[in-house]
Amino acid sequence: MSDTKKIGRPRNFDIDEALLAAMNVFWSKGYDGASLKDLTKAMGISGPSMYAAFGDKRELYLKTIDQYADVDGCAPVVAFESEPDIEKAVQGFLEAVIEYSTDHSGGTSGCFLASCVSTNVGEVEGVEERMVNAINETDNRLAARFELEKEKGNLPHNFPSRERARLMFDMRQGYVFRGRAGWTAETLKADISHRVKMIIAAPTE
Amino acid sequence: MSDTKKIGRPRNFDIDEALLAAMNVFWSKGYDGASLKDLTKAMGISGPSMYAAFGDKRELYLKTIDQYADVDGCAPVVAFESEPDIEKAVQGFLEAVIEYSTDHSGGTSGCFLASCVSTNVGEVEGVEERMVNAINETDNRLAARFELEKEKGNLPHNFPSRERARLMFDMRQGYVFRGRAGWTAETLKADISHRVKMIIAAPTE
DNA sequence: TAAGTTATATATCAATCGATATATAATTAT
DNA sequence: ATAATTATATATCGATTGATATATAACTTA
Repeated sequence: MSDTKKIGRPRNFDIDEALLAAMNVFWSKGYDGASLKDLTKAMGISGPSMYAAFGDKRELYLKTIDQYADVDGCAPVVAFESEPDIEKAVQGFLEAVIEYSTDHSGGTSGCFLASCVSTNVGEVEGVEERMVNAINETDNRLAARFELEKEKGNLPHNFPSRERARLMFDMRQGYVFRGRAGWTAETLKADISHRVKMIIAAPTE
Repeated sequence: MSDTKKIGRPRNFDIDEALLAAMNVFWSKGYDGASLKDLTKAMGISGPSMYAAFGDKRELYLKTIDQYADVDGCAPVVAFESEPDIEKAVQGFLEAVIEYSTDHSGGTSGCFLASCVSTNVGEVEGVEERMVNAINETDNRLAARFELEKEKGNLPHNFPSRERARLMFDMRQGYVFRGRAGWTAETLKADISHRVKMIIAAPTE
């Protein structure tokens, strides 16, 4: 059998596109607010197809959260990691957060984790673990980049990497909350340069 | 008729206590995740009693949001406004936020607005307006206190009140998100003094 | 004591929910 | 051409949902 030949009826939808459509439904309506009807309609498939490909509603939900963590939630961190100049990197991170939480292609706003997924802590198994992992991974990656800059001599040796990483993340939470409430990217970007300076500033003691 | 005499069968539950119980259910399970059964059980009343006193599920929800905005969500702002020393006021605000989002008496965590209510933006009428109002009112009150301190000469005349108010609020969003994810008050408080200094710092240009 | 008013208890409603059963379809292998 | 395998369409399920109908209860007023 060649790589592409597979016995049985071929699936007639794209798994990744369907998952993305499901994520947008969950992001707009929340886990409990999204019905199977909403999901299957957006995904363009029937119920049994959805169950076969993704499992039950909760398993599908967890898969959308994982996808979000790997793509949307990740993009600002990647922007931060990939820009060589640390000041521009910080700015890139904040701008990327603002961009996706105010003008997401799926018509959603804010952050999927902060605005929807956090509702389910303690109620939907698997959610709290993913939230904790997302926070820790983001904190770690942001701090790691600062540590790298310290090693290169671009930041003072007593620069509090983890503290500033957490500060960046918390600023992110403010942006995505305002984004969910309808604030525009322009308004949110107004004080970015000042915030960048605060994040980058050498410690005062 | 005296002040306390009222014809008809007397209500046998306390409106405010019932509303508080309902808020805790919504805060734990979200609007869609909370059933009438959950609500009436926690409130200790029957369905018709709930409808008579509070209206339908959505109206009850909006009342719990308003109550939250007036009490829990308000407490840190009141702490900030009532402390004469501006530095201690900022610290008091951040500590109060951390306290209620990590150890709420109802067993909930995080912020009701950020963790639950934001899920319903665009889905439950009345929600977005309340979120926008809550953000604006908090920004305004925080900024007003800074303006007052400028007038007293305790802060530089070029102190960016609104910008720092927004910064405080956004730091708040980080704290409540981490609180929802299970972080402890102790961990969250670790870098408060540095953050206070950032908030209070004179502008660098 | 009876009427009027308001509250509560219980039963019930139509609709929707998440998930599965069953039948049919589309492919590859033999 | 048939069997095996996998996917999809449609119908159906038991349970739950938000909300209301009906009966009863608890009060004040006349």
